Amino acid sequence: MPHDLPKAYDPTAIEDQWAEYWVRENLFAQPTPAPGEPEQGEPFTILLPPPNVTGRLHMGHMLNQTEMDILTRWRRMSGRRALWLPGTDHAGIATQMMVERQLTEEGTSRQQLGREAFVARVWEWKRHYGGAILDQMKRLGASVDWQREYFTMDENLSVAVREAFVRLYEQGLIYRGAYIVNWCPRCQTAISDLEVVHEEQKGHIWEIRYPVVGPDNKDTGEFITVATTRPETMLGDAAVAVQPEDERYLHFHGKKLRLPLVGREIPIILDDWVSRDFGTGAVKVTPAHDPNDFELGKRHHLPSINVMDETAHINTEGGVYAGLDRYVARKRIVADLEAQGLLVAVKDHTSNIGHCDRCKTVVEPRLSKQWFVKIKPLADKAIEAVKDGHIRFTPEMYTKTYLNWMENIYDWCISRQLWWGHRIPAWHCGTCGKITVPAPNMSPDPTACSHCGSDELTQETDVLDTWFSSGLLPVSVFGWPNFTVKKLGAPGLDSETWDGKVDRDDFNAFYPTSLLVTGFDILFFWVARMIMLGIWFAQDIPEADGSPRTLARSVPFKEVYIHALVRDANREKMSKTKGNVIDPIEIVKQYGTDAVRFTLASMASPGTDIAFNIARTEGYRAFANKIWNAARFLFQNVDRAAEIGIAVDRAALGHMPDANQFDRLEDRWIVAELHSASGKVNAALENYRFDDAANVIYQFFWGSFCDWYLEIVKLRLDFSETANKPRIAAALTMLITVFEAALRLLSPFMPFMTEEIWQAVYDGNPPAKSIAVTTYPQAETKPIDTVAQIDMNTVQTVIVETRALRKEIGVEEKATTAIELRIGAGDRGVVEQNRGIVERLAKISEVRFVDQITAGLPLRTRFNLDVAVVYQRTIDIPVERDRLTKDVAKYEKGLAAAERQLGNEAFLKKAPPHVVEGLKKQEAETRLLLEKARAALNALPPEA
RNA sequence: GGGCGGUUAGCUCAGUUGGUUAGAGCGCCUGCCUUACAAGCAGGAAGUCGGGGGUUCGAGUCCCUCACUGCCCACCA
Repeated sequence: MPHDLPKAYDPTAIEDQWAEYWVRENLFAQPTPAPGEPEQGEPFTILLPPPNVTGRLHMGHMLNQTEMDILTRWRRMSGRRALWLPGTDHAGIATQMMVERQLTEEGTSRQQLGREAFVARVWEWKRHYGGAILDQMKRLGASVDWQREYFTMDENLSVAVREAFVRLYEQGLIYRGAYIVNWCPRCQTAISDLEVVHEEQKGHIWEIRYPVVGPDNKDTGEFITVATTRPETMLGDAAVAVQPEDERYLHFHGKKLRLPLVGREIPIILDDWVSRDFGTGAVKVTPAHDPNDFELGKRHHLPSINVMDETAHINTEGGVYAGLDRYVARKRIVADLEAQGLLVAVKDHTSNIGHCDRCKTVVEPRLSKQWFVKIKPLADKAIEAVKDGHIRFTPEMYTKTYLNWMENIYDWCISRQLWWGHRIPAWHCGTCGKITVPAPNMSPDPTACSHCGSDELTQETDVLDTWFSSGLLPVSVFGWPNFTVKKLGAPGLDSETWDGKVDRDDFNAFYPTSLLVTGFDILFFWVARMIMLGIWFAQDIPEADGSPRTLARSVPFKEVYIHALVRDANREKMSKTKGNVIDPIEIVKQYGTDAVRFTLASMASPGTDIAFNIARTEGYRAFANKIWNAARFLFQNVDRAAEIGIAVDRAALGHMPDANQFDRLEDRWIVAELHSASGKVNAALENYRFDDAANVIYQFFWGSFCDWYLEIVKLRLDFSETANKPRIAAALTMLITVFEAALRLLSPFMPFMTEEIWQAVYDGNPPAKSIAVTTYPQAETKPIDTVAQIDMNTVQTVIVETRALRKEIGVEEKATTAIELRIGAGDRGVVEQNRGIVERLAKISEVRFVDQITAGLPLRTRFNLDVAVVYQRTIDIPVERDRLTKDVAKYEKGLAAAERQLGNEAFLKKAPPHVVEGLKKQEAETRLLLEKARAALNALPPEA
């Protein structure tokens, strides 16, 4: 059967079909192991960081997925029970915004629809468009278990969210109260500290006079000048604070001020928090609109006067300013103050302004009732787990970042005033006003107030922060808390199929997960929350044998690999506004998934940002093409052999070839190279060195296999009349064996092309459904055949030096030439045995072994050999003189350095013996090379 | 205001616990359609490792310092 591979590698012709095949065949499904089932290897579990349902695939995703896919494919092929679990996040704000925008276009709004209809509408949106990013993932060949795909609002995951909430509530770790929170006036919801991005902005600081009121309620004519960056909040001022010892204000202690524009009388309070050096040393206190002022207000029992509504417009508390947007109000207030002569100064001032991470609106600190997690107890466990080494970060420096954040953590505001999300499972009593939360262990909704027994209960309208549910994923995807439900393949609860037994098989098999691969941008949002919540809830789940779970076994993952940012070729952050976003799908269409994956892998050095350079991708497409053509070469020869009745033995395929089976130098050598490469690749992947692994494979395939081995094998592929059939058969068998193993080595990096070629290698009868489920070439435990490597190196040296020499002296490309070779007795035997290789690859007609190179012949010199081309040279003497002069200088410098070192007593005494020995050897070599180079320089004919 | 990175060839980046003459890809120069591949083959040029100081027998690698640059965290009005 002919193997008809097109001449040029065309990724588009093969990739779709394999991507689809892998999904259709459920190739990467990892079923729940039944209890008692013999172990199929140690599990390797990895969770996909769930993209937002609204998401579109960007380069960051592709890097993340490529890394996870390489590791998962590698582990799977290495015998691990690999499970890569995909899903999407409901992404509260992002998704709600998306649908709201649609409604606006339709001339309606979520308010007009009402909550229920709106949520239904979002579900509908999700059903239509929600899977886009996972479809893109499928196309990229991610080897995930699609049967386990989840959505964070699936019923079983919602049960987990509710259970987590009620348990934390019962443990006293969730509370509700009125606090200053970050409020986004556009999204009209509270957001957490993490969702606020600070940005330095130029603004002003206004100095305003507040009149002092005398005992008769009349102005005394004195003033205190306060400084503020936000004059509009003065409408809600409850006091002015000064430092108690500040002599400037001593005589005002105990007096009152009249709040300008409002007329309210407010006290002067004393507090050490006030800094005398900043502004005027007098601070206006607005408890409802500033976190510091809020604390101050609590200490001094001041009223909190909220002057803004949820859209940051002034409310009725603001009197004549009511209804104005906060910035309009600011202008108006400043103007009015000026008119009344109360504005002392306007100074330039730069400050950090908080913006909503999602919509970039300036955040308004706002007093409102919210739900919080008392996070310290969870954080303590999370700190301990990392300090004790149960979770390891790569790169290591993130350990510090993580601990620093954890140790300074603030309570987590988990309530959001949205409609799309997990509604908080708490009920307010219409009679006594208290809160009722269901009991743990999946109790039903309460029907009566737990405090007064009233049945006037209404559920809290707030929903939970998206990260609350994604933070639970490591436990919830494996069935927690409702282990009685088999959920595999069924997106909702299905209690009818429950046999009544606790079923924790998934959890037992796959928790803790092995690894998390993600970007640093969600280190706190997600990674830290998973660690806290994962430990907190997993620690109560006994081990399969009933023994209690240790902290080491409670963590949600044992390793965290943090990858860098993908930037554009100029190291600029990709952003829509800059217009430098590279769409991975576009690049994939152009160069193929394999080439893009390989590019990302080869640049993914831990801790370094990736400047995505299309030139690299072009290079790796060329690499793919190279392998493609090596396959074509192989198949063409297999077919030619078949025509004259030579069958290639495929029996040995699927294993690493054993070097001892071969006696030809090139065979022993390529096997040694393959073993060496596979050892390096395995070691590199073990340490997340995707770049090293990719480079080793590239070098092996191109530098060793194609450049040398294929060229040498051609010697034996002689299909002329005198064809030596057994020799051809042996050569092809060897070739195909090495090639097949190398394909497996490459497979995790370039899954598509290797699949296509691997299937072809087996001529329609592959031993497995896919190369992805074959065995990965493992590091050889036997020592690598270094003798073959050294001998081959000698042969290569002769060839390379001859080629260089021929080029230098201007031998025409096609001409063959004789060489003279001066070489030691041992190496001479190697060259003699492989004379055919040398002759063919260096276009040599005859190798003359000599003791002394004939004077006048152009020669090249190495430590262990001299080679000269027998040819009437047309040498460019100045160029040659230049080259040799440079050589002499280089050797002189090297020799001097070596001699200096070796003459140093301290060096000889202190340096390890192998270093001293190495240097001595180098000194001897350099000395010889220097002598030879000098001689050659002297032998050069004088310039014409 | 704290903290963490980066600076190596024209470009993009590697360089393990200090150890022999610092590497790769792309680009560049020269010559080649050689029984797979011009997305190829062969040969070649190119770096005072950001500056300065120190430790050491020995520094791209460790320490100090300066410069430039990027990022994270932080409630001073």
